[in-house]
Amino acid sequence: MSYDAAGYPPFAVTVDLVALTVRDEALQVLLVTRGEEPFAGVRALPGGFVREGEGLLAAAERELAEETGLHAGTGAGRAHLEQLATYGEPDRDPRMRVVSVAHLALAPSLPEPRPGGDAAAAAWLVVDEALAGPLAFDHAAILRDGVERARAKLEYTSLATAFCTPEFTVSRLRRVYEIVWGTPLDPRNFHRKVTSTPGFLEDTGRTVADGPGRPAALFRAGATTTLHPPFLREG
Amino acid sequence: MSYDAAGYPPFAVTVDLVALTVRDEALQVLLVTRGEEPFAGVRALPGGFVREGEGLLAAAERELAEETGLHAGTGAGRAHLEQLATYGEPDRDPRMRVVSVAHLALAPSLPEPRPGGDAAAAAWLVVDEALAGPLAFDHAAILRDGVERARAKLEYTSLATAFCTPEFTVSRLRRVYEIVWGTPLDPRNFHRKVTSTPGFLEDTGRTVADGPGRPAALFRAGATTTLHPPFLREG
DNA sequence: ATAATAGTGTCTTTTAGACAATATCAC
DNA sequence: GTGATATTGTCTAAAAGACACTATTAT
Repeated sequence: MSYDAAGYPPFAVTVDLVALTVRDEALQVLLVTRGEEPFAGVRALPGGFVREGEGLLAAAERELAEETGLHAGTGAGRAHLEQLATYGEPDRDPRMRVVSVAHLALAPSLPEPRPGGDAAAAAWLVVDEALAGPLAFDHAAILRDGVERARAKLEYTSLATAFCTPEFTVSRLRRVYEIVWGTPLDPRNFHRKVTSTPGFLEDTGRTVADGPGRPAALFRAGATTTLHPPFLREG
Repeated sequence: MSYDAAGYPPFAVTVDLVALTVRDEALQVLLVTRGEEPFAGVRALPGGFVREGEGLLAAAERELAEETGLHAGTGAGRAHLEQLATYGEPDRDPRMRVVSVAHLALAPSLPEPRPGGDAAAAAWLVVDEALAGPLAFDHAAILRDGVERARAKLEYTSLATAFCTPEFTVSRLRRVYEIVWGTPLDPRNFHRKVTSTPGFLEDTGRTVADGPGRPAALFRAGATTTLHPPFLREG
């Protein structure tokens, strides 16, 4: 980095959030409806300016909490949060030069955001429908990148558990994979695979019955974060 | 994105480059020696301000060309270039608020940068030695992230060919894997694996002799970019 | 009993890894 | 020839995928 002493062009820096969840048997994303121009009335990813003295991840964490009440981390009431990518084409915002550091948040199914205050226009949308309609700025590309990142990371990490409540069944975890990937998986092979990967799942010793059928064992996410060997989507 | 009309804090935005190559049987990184404070005389990743009206990838491409003469893309005289991650802790630069969008560049072995002009202080360093000595700002963390990204991507993409000249032998490709991963690989199993992955390698029909031993077949990179199934570093 | 879901076992095909054997060069 | 590297082939162990079968619940 060699600085030109004084003269450097000023930028606005924002964080945008691709917040994904599995709700109602579908992959959904949190979107707000813009109240101002440009793109007034059009859906957009939630986001906002990074403040002075605030780090990028901290800004994303603040936005996440403001929109969903969730905090970063693992466990109850927490979401997985990671940096996704940065978008800075010169014309992406017609008003000024804005660089947006997009973050990816994955959370278990959440209730509809409370209608009131800042989050008035926030809602969960099925991802495919969100991508079919118009999105403000370059948010369609950002959303696509976020979904693709999530799909890819299910293959080689234990990230799918971020879409589950702290305790969950193997079926629930399988549904997450099936919904995010859009592919059916063999329940028996899936069960053998996840339970035989050391450190992936931790047995609570308890079971839950949900409708007819044998009650399922309850698991917690284990310590392992990377899967060796990975799960694969295609042969 | 909801803008606060006028008041947003101004940032400087830079691109930093983690330019990696395989030279002299080692993974090497391009570093410059800083001429000014802070960190005068300390090594740093090459980089600079993003200009007005210039995209992030374009800025990285410009920096890459300035420092190495390489352009982005595939083929002769070209390097693979992708965005790595963005670093924006408030105190990462003592002078002002700087957000750096780091990029990863992978190139075949290159000659020493010409000593003269801006690149006066640029040189290829073995990565392990670079990480052992001090690096300016948070560049040690950026370099570590870049190396880890490169190592990971060799597993599930054909990116290793970016470290090779346009035409190369299977041995050369294997040496790339061995050097980047730091693990020896069985030449026979490696050969079978890469030649049997459809679209990975394209046979030129020609061979080259290098020292004693049977001449090796010359290949080009094929059209496939993602490897299914991936190569794995560990069992 | 019947239907539904959970979980185990078994078999086949594919792939990874170890390593023998052959091919083609420099010397 | 000898030594070096390239390439093919063979064998074994591990993993993936298909699917029969048992277990435990609601109705």
